[in-house]
Amino acid sequence: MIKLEQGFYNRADVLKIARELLGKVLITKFDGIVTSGRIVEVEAYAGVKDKASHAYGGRHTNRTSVMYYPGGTAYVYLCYGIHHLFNIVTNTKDIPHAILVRAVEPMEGIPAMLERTGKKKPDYTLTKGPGNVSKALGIGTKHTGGSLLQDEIIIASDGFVPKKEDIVATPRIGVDYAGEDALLPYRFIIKGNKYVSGK
DNA sequence: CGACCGATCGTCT
DNA sequence: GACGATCGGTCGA
Repeated sequence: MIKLEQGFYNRADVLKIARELLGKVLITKFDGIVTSGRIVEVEAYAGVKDKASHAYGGRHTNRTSVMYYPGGTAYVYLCYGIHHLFNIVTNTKDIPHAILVRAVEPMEGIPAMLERTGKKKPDYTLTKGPGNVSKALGIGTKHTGGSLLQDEIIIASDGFVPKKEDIVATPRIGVDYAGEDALLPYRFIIKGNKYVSGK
């Protein structure tokens, strides 16, 4: 298991990074409890010129300021008052690119995930959808602005790389408000994986 | 199945 | 004061 370093996140091509994140392992360690899952679905948000991005047009508020941090920072925010959505900030300081992790396949610490989510059995709903990922892995808004290069939240590679033909690009979910940008193929999934959200 | 709807609150206007 | 980068339950066919 090799932790991804600054150089992975700092690059300029957010679409390339998003694609490369598929198959990587997202690991959290809170209070000695380790939970992890393989990333199977992500969405890229390409900064100031992407109408679907919180940083569109250079919007810079308290909440979104984290997006302007250097690559390798966690951006977590509350959606619909209930769900914590976990994003990975990419590119260099002041360029607000981000990648939303929408689904993982559970690996380590499944009992802890069941406890956090209140589920009885580890079925495919455990870490399907961005709200569930954060819930199962114990990620909340207090982690926004935190570094992915430390110990609490990291992303690592165990050598697994999805086959090229298994990676599919589609439009993003729930961004109809973004006009024509809602059609951009910025969502990447591992084809056939049962943890991928949607139908 | 699909459509609809309620939950619930920080953030922005 | 309105509204989400959502989820899961319910209802009807």
